[in-house]
Amino acid sequence: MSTTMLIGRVSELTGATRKAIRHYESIGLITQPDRKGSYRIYTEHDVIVISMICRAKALGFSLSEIKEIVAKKAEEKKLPLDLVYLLIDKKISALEKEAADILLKKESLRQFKLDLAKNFP
Amino acid sequence: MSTTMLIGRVSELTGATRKAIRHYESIGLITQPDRKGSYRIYTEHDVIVISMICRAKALGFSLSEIKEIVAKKAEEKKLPLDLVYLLIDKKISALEKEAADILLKKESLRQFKLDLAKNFP
DNA sequence: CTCACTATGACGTAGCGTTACTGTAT
DNA sequence: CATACAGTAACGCTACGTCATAGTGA
Repeated sequence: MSTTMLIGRVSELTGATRKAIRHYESIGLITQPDRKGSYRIYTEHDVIVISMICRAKALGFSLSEIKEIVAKKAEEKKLPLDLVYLLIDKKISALEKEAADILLKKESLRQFKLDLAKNFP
Repeated sequence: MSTTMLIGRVSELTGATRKAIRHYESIGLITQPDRKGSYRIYTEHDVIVISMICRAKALGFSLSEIKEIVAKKAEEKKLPLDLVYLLIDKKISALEKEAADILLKKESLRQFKLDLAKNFP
Protein backbone atom coordinates (compact mmCIF):
# COMPACT_ATOMS: atom_id res chain seq x y z
CA MET A 1 0.00 0.00 0.00
CA SER A 2 1.42 3.36 -0.95
CA THR A 3 1.45 6.52 1.05
CA THR A 4 -1.05 9.13 0.05
CA MET A 5 -1.20 12.79 0.91
CA LEU A 6 -2.98 16.07 0.33
CA ILE A 7 -1.80 18.89 -1.86
CA GLY A 8 -0.08 20.82 0.92
CA ARG A 9 2.26 17.93 1.62
CA VAL A 10 3.04 17.53 -2.07
CA SER A 11 3.88 21.20 -2.18
CA GLU A 12 6.30 20.80 0.71
CA LEU A 13 7.97 17.78 -0.83
CA THR A 14 8.33 19.16 -4.36
CA GLY A 15 8.72 22.87 -3.88
CA ALA A 16 5.87 23.55 -6.28
CA THR A 17 3.15 25.77 -4.82
CA ARG A 18 -0.36 24.38 -4.43
CA LYS A 19 -1.46 26.82 -7.08
CA ALA A 20 1.22 25.56 -9.45
CA ILE A 21 0.23 21.94 -8.86
CA ARG A 22 -3.42 22.68 -9.63
CA HIS A 23 -2.24 24.61 -12.65
CA TYR A 24 -0.32 21.62 -13.98
CA GLU A 25 -3.45 19.59 -13.55
CA SER A 26 -5.61 22.16 -15.29
CA ILE A 27 -3.43 22.15 -18.39
CA GLY A 28 -3.26 18.36 -18.46
CA LEU A 29 0.41 18.14 -17.56
CA ILE A 30 -0.36 15.80 -14.69
CA THR A 31 -3.34 13.46 -14.44
CA GLN A 32 -6.32 14.27 -12.27
CA PRO A 33 -5.74 12.66 -8.90
CA ASP A 34 -8.41 10.79 -6.99
CA ARG A 35 -10.45 12.73 -4.52
CA LYS A 36 -11.41 12.09 -0.95
CA GLY A 37 -14.51 14.21 -0.79
CA SER A 38 -13.41 17.39 -2.55
CA TYR A 39 -9.75 17.02 -1.58
CA ARG A 40 -7.17 15.84 -4.09
CA ILE A 41 -5.26 12.74 -2.98
CA TYR A 42 -1.72 12.30 -4.24
CA THR A 43 0.67 9.34 -4.25
CA GLU A 44 4.44 9.17 -4.03
CA HIS A 45 4.50 8.70 -7.77
CA ASP A 46 2.83 12.06 -8.21
CA VAL A 47 5.56 13.56 -6.07
CA ILE A 48 8.20 12.12 -8.39
CA VAL A 49 6.46 13.42 -11.49
CA ILE A 50 5.96 16.90 -10.08
CA SER A 51 9.56 17.00 -8.87
CA MET A 52 10.76 16.21 -12.36
CA ILE A 53 8.55 18.93 -13.77
CA CYS A 54 10.17 21.35 -11.37
CA ARG A 55 13.61 20.21 -12.36
CA ALA A 56 12.83 20.55 -16.06
CA LYS A 57 11.43 24.01 -15.47
CA ALA A 58 14.57 25.03 -13.60
CA LEU A 59 16.55 23.92 -16.63
CA GLY A 60 14.54 26.30 -18.76
CA PHE A 61 11.90 24.06 -20.32
CA SER A 62 8.45 25.50 -20.82
CA LEU A 63 5.38 23.66 -19.57
CA SER A 64 4.34 22.95 -23.14
CA GLU A 65 7.72 21.40 -23.89
CA ILE A 66 7.45 19.29 -20.77
CA LYS A 67 3.93 18.34 -21.75
CA GLU A 68 5.18 17.26 -25.15
CA ILE A 69 7.69 14.93 -23.56
CA VAL A 70 5.17 13.55 -21.08
CA ALA A 71 2.65 12.91 -23.85
CA LYS A 72 5.15 11.06 -26.00
CA LYS A 73 6.36 9.09 -23.03
CA ALA A 74 2.81 7.91 -22.35
CA GLU A 75 2.39 7.05 -26.01
CA GLU A 76 5.62 5.09 -26.44
CA LYS A 77 5.59 3.84 -22.86
CA LYS A 78 9.17 4.94 -22.43
CA LEU A 79 11.09 8.18 -22.30
CA PRO A 80 11.42 9.57 -25.86
CA LEU A 81 15.17 9.98 -25.67
CA ASP A 82 15.58 11.39 -29.17
CA LEU A 83 13.07 14.14 -28.47
CA VAL A 84 14.64 14.88 -25.11
CA TYR A 85 18.11 15.14 -26.62
CA LEU A 86 16.76 17.39 -29.33
CA LEU A 87 15.11 19.69 -26.83
CA ILE A 88 18.21 19.79 -24.66
CA ASP A 89 20.42 20.72 -27.60
CA LYS A 90 17.98 23.38 -28.73
CA LYS A 91 17.89 24.73 -25.21
CA ILE A 92 21.67 24.86 -25.02
CA SER A 93 21.84 26.72 -28.32
CA ALA A 94 19.19 29.14 -27.17
CA LEU A 95 21.12 29.75 -23.97
CA GLU A 96 24.27 30.47 -25.91
CA LYS A 97 22.43 33.01 -27.98
CA GLU A 98 20.98 34.54 -24.85
CA ALA A 99 24.43 34.80 -23.33
CA ALA A 100 25.73 36.55 -26.44
CA ASP A 101 22.78 38.96 -26.40
CA ILE A 102 23.47 39.73 -22.78
CA LEU A 103 27.05 40.65 -23.54
CA LEU A 104 25.87 42.96 -26.30
CA LYS A 105 23.32 44.59 -24.05
CA LYS A 106 25.88 45.10 -21.31
CA GLU A 107 28.20 46.82 -23.74
CA SER A 108 25.37 48.96 -25.08
CA LEU A 109 24.42 49.98 -21.58
CA ARG A 110 27.99 50.93 -20.68
CA GLN A 111 28.26 52.94 -23.87
CA PHE A 112 24.92 54.58 -23.24
CA LYS A 113 26.13 55.65 -19.83
CA LEU A 114 29.30 57.13 -21.29
CA ASP A 115 27.24 58.97 -23.88
CA LEU A 116 25.05 60.43 -21.19
CA ALA A 117 28.01 61.50 -19.11
CA LYS A 118 29.50 63.22 -22.13
CA ASN A 119 26.28 64.93 -23.22
CA PHE A 120 25.00 65.87 -19.76
CA PRO A 121 28.13 66.81 -17.81
CA MET B 1 5.61 74.68 -39.01
CA SER B 2 6.45 71.12 -38.22
CA THR B 3 5.80 68.02 -40.24
CA THR B 4 2.91 65.91 -39.13
CA MET B 5 2.02 62.35 -40.00
CA LEU B 6 -0.31 59.45 -39.32
CA ILE B 7 0.48 56.44 -37.21
CA GLY B 8 1.64 54.27 -40.11
CA ARG B 9 4.41 56.69 -40.96
CA VAL B 10 5.49 56.88 -37.32
CA SER B 11 5.63 53.12 -37.29
CA GLU B 12 7.90 53.10 -40.33
CA LEU B 13 10.22 55.74 -38.88
CA THR B 14 10.52 54.26 -35.41
CA GLY B 15 10.19 50.54 -35.95
CA ALA B 16 7.42 50.36 -33.34
CA THR B 17 4.24 48.74 -34.61
CA ARG B 18 1.04 50.75 -34.78
CA LYS B 19 -0.33 48.52 -32.06
CA ALA B 20 2.68 49.20 -29.87
CA ILE B 21 2.35 52.95 -30.37
CA ARG B 22 -1.31 52.89 -29.38
CA HIS B 23 -0.33 50.73 -26.44
CA TYR B 24 2.22 53.28 -25.23
CA GLU B 25 -0.51 55.87 -25.44
CA SER B 26 -3.00 53.72 -23.56
CA ILE B 27 -0.66 53.27 -20.60
CA GLY B 28 0.25 56.95 -20.53
CA LEU B 29 3.83 56.48 -21.68
CA ILE B 30 3.31 59.00 -24.47
CA THR B 31 0.83 61.85 -24.51
CA GLN B 32 -2.38 61.64 -26.47
CA PRO B 33 -1.75 63.16 -29.88
CA ASP B 34 -4.13 65.53 -31.61
CA ARG B 35 -6.68 64.04 -33.95
CA LYS B 36 -7.72 64.90 -37.43
CA GLY B 37 -11.18 63.41 -37.39
CA SER B 38 -10.58 60.06 -35.75
CA TYR B 39 -6.99 59.75 -36.97
CA ARG B 40 -4.07 60.40 -34.63
CA ILE B 41 -1.68 63.08 -35.82
CA TYR B 42 1.96 62.85 -34.80
CA THR B 43 4.83 65.30 -34.92
CA GLU B 44 8.56 64.79 -35.40
CA HIS B 45 8.95 65.15 -31.67
CA ASP B 46 6.71 62.15 -31.15
CA VAL B 47 8.98 60.22 -33.48
CA ILE B 48 11.99 61.09 -31.35
CA VAL B 49 10.24 60.10 -28.13
CA ILE B 50 9.01 56.80 -29.52
CA SER B 51 12.43 56.03 -30.97
CA MET B 52 13.99 56.52 -27.58
CA ILE B 53 11.41 54.25 -26.03
CA CYS B 54 12.39 51.59 -28.56
CA ARG B 55 16.05 52.05 -27.79
CA ALA B 56 15.49 51.81 -24.06
CA LYS B 57 13.43 48.68 -24.56
CA ALA B 58 16.19 47.14 -26.65
CA LEU B 59 18.53 47.79 -23.74
CA GLY B 60 16.28 45.78 -21.51
CA PHE B 61 14.21 48.44 -19.76
CA SER B 62 10.59 47.66 -19.05
CA LEU B 63 7.84 50.07 -20.02
CA SER B 64 7.22 50.90 -16.38
CA GLU B 65 10.86 51.76 -15.87
CA ILE B 66 10.77 53.96 -18.95
CA LYS B 67 7.58 55.53 -17.72
CA GLU B 68 9.25 56.26 -14.40
CA ILE B 69 12.01 58.13 -16.18
CA VAL B 70 9.63 60.00 -18.44
CA ALA B 71 7.48 61.03 -15.49
CA LYS B 72 10.43 62.35 -13.51
CA LYS B 73 11.76 64.12 -16.55
CA ALA B 74 8.44 65.92 -16.96
CA GLU B 75 8.47 66.80 -13.29
CA GLU B 76 12.04 68.10 -13.11
CA LYS B 77 11.97 69.40 -16.67
CA LYS B 78 15.26 67.67 -17.37
CA LEU B 79 16.52 64.14 -17.67
CA PRO B 80 16.85 62.66 -14.15
CA LEU B 81 20.44 61.54 -14.62
CA ASP B 82 20.82 60.03 -11.17
CA LEU B 83 17.79 57.82 -11.69
CA VAL B 84 18.95 56.84 -15.14
CA TYR B 85 22.41 55.91 -13.89
CA LEU B 86 20.87 53.92 -11.08
CA LEU B 87 18.64 52.00 -13.46
CA ILE B 88 21.50 51.34 -15.85
CA ASP B 89 23.69 49.99 -13.06
CA LYS B 90 20.89 47.82 -11.78
CA LYS B 91 20.30 46.56 -15.28
CA ILE B 92 23.96 45.70 -15.74
CA SER B 93 24.01 43.83 -12.44
CA ALA B 94 20.89 41.94 -13.40
CA LEU B 95 22.44 41.02 -16.73
CA GLU B 96 25.54 39.73 -15.01
CA LYS B 97 23.42 37.55 -12.78
CA GLU B 98 21.49 36.33 -15.81
CA ALA B 99 24.71 35.44 -17.56
CA ALA B 100 25.89 33.48 -14.54
CA ASP B 101 22.56 31.66 -14.35
CA ILE B 102 22.83 30.78 -18.01
CA LEU B 103 26.22 29.21 -17.49
CA LEU B 104 24.83 27.15 -14.64
CA LYS B 105 21.86 26.04 -16.70
CA LYS B 106 24.07 25.06 -19.59
CA GLU B 107 26.20 22.92 -17.32
CA SER B 108 23.13 21.35 -15.76
CA LEU B 109 21.73 20.55 -19.18
CA ARG B 110 24.98 18.93 -20.30
CA GLN B 111 25.10 16.92 -17.11
CA PHE B 112 21.47 15.94 -17.48
CA LYS B 113 22.20 14.66 -20.96
CA LEU B 114 25.11 12.60 -19.72
CA ASP B 115 22.95 11.17 -16.95
CA LEU B 116 20.31 10.18 -19.46
CA ALA B 117 22.85 8.53 -21.74
CA LYS B 118 24.19 6.60 -18.79
CA ASN B 119 20.79 5.53 -17.44
CA PHE B 120 19.13 4.82 -20.81
CA PRO B 121 21.85 3.23 -22.92
C1' DC C 1 -16.88 51.20 -56.35
C1' DT C 2 -12.19 49.93 -54.67
C1' DC C 3 -7.81 50.43 -52.20
C1' DA C 4 -5.14 51.66 -48.44
C1' DC C 5 -5.03 53.22 -44.08
C1' DT C 6 -7.16 54.10 -39.65
C1' DA C 7 -10.08 53.08 -35.32
C1' DT C 8 -12.00 50.46 -31.41
C1' DG C 9 -12.50 46.37 -28.79
C1' DA C 10 -11.99 41.77 -27.25
C1' DC C 11 -9.42 37.66 -26.71
C1' DG C 12 -4.74 35.18 -26.44
C1' DT C 13 -0.05 34.51 -24.69
C1' DA C 14 3.12 32.01 -19.78
C1' DG C 15 2.87 30.69 -15.44
C1' DC C 16 1.31 31.17 -11.92
C1' DG C 17 0.28 35.13 -7.68
C1' DT C 18 -3.23 37.13 -5.33
C1' DT C 19 -7.47 38.11 -3.53
C1' DA C 20 -12.13 36.63 -2.26
C1' DC C 21 -15.32 33.59 -0.55
C1' DT C 22 -16.69 28.99 0.84
C1' DG C 23 -16.19 24.13 2.54
C1' DT C 24 -13.97 20.60 5.47
C1' DA C 25 -11.87 18.10 9.60
C1' DT C 26 -5.80 12.78 8.20
C1' DC D 1 -16.09 28.41 18.47
C1' DA D 2 -11.49 28.76 16.27
C1' DT D 3 -7.65 27.04 13.37
C1' DA D 4 -5.55 25.14 9.48
C1' DC D 5 -5.93 23.49 5.24
C1' DA D 6 -8.69 22.44 0.96
C1' DG D 7 -11.76 24.04 -3.04
C1' DT D 8 -13.29 27.09 -7.08
C1' DA D 9 -13.50 31.34 -9.70
C1' DA D 10 -11.69 35.47 -11.46
C1' DC D 11 -8.67 39.21 -12.11
C1' DG D 12 -3.59 40.76 -12.44
C1' DC D 13 0.87 40.87 -14.67
C1' DT D 14 4.23 42.00 -19.55
C1' DA D 15 3.86 43.90 -24.02
C1' DC D 16 1.87 43.73 -27.33
C1' DG D 17 -0.17 40.09 -31.57
C1' DT D 18 -4.10 38.85 -33.78
C1' DC D 19 -8.55 38.88 -35.38
C1' DA D 20 -13.10 40.99 -36.19
C1' DT D 21 -15.61 44.76 -37.59
C1' DA D 22 -16.25 49.37 -39.25
C1' DG D 23 -15.13 54.05 -40.61
C1' DT D 24 -12.32 57.35 -43.70
C1' DG D 25 -10.49 59.68 -47.85
C1' DA D 26 -3.49 63.18 -47.10
